[in-house]
Amino acid sequence: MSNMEAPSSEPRKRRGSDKPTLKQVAEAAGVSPITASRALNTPDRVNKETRRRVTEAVEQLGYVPNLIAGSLASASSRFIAVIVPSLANAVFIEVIKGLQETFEAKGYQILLGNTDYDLQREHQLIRTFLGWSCSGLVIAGLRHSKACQSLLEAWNKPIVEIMELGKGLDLNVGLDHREAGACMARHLLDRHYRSIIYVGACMDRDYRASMRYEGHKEILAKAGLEAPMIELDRLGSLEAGAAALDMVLEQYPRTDAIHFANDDLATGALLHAQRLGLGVPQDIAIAGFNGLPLGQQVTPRLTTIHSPRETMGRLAAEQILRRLNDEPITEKQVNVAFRTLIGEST
Amino acid sequence: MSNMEAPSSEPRKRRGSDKPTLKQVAEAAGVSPITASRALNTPDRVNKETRRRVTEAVEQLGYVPNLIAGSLASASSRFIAVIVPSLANAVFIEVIKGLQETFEAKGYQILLGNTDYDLQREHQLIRTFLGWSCSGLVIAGLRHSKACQSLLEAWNKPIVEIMELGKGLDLNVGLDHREAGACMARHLLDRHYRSIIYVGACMDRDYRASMRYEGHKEILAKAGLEAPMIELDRLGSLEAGAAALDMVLEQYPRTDAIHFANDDLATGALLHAQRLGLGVPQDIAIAGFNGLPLGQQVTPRLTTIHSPRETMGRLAAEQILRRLNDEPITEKQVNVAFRTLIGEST
DNA sequence: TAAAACGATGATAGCGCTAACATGGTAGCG
DNA sequence: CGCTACCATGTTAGCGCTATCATCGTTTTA
Repeated sequence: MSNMEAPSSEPRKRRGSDKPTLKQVAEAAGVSPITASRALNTPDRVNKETRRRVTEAVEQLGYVPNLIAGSLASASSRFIAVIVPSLANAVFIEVIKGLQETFEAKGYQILLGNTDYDLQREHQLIRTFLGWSCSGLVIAGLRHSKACQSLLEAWNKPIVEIMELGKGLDLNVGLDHREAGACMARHLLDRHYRSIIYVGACMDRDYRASMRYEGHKEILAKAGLEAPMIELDRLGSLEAGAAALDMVLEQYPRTDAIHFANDDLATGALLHAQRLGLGVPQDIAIAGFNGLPLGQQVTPRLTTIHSPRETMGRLAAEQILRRLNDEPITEKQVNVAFRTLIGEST
Repeated sequence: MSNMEAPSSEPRKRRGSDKPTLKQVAEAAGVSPITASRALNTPDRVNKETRRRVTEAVEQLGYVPNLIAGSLASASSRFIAVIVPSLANAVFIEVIKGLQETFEAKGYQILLGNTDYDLQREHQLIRTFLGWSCSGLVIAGLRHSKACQSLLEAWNKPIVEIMELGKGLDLNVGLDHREAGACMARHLLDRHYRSIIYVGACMDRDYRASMRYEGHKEILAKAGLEAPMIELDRLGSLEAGAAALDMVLEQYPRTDAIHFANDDLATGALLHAQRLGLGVPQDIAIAGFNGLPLGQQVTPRLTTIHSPRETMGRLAAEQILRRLNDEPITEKQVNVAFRTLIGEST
């Protein structure tokens, strides 16, 4: 063996991927690592020529910054935790869309968590997300488990609780569900309906629907009317709405109007009524909540209350960004207005 | 000053959050940090009593593991990058749902990216996600920019390209769009429609719709028929479908069937036809693609092709997980079957 | 009974990056 | 010319965790 290698008793190295590191970029550019770092992160603090050499080295080596290392060193990731109770519901999807667009434009990455309406799961998710050193948190709802509550109180980063209004942990963007329910009840009374049923779905989980019911009930009570309620054991869908209509017709045959907890249910009932040959609103009036496009395309158009979901997401994101940029927050609580859409279904 | 402090020339410390670290947990439990780490990550490699002491210390201190530090040290995060072209489309939402559920159950966190059908944006997102040391990637579509392609080829982690079938980078889960389009065209011919229009929306971006059109055209050609096509300049929505129907009636008054690129358009047209007093399918037949619940609730029910979206997400996730667990992959390409739903609209 | 195997724990040395401080050069100013 | 101000860059020292190897007693194997 003429070409014997040295015994190589190097202190065994660690795995370490073979990908190029900042150090290598720096060497290739003939600068120190920290200068290379600055050239990439705060370009205007670096001489133009140096910057050029660094970016060139980056290109040439195909360097991709290790964001994990960067986050560890700077003790801050550009993650925003977003926690919603469901992905099956178009409402949350649109909120997420508003969040995503606003945050993405500012270079933040959303970490999406889905609790499936389970507070234990919510706690678990929050623990994990805190572990990722998120810069902020957007969470649906004001009700959390005790452990969760104290975890978040001790966390000194911006938090926005969305969807509903009330006293929360930090910031709050939402709408007044009680008032929305009341609003629709008033409309139904104005139209001279008197036997009005409220139909909800899993209202222990979707407790905002029960807040709307409270508003509804209050208005009917003022008019001296009962406010019977039917609760389905599955979440909103067209099918469930159709089934609900059957239940109402059977249990309360004299009903002249149904106030549904959401548009999916209401639209399902509306289409089902047509299949049954019932006139809407002559035989039965139908109202919903959310203002989904679907309900506005059926004939008759659904009377409903439009909640500005994407806007809510955008506003929530803007609140967080304001905090992160140390800009003043004028209102810790933002009441997004809803809009009553009067269709021909009532 | 009786109580003067020492001059304290400590080597100035770094910011460092005040949150408890593993080291502190270890001290509280009377073990070394590495043992504490093991107690949390690989509990069965630690004595039961030791484990108890560690978990107790964790509880007591309110310790939340710093996942960023862990990922850096172990050179692997439990992130999965998911890249889709749009969040406005229910199809991708359902795919994401399937992915999310499967990955979440195994302790992986999804990083969601939205390209808005922009290949530049896609490349950018991928660079960022690689920087987060993702364990895998799920991406919609087989068409990527050149730079993107080579970036991914050099990346030695599992990749699944979804939605369509074809030769890809690594794994592939999707359906045969050409065949789906052909399938629907055959159905329309079987029903003796002969003046059939295809209506698409932004088919340069939603190029899978144009693959379906290819299949459609081929079948009509075999029957000796023209296959005129109308392309809308906005993506699918109920409103766009209604508008499309008007365009078809104006430009091709003798049309007896419309094959829409998706259910949103088709349902919009169907509802609009009813508003116009047109009989479906007597005056005009309408077919869609996707099999969204919406189309199955209208009367007449929409004839369409059901794509198993959530399943696709689940299968894609399972492929990735199999790779990550070093389990054998039997098929690198998975053809998810579509199902033809014959409604009364054709 | 010696050797090998194993189970539980620890010491050491980074992972790749950036905060904090330090340095040296150039400009501005009276 | 001495002073401060500032710009561009470098040196040092970690961020909080885990891979790797080492240690030491106990158990199994031949």
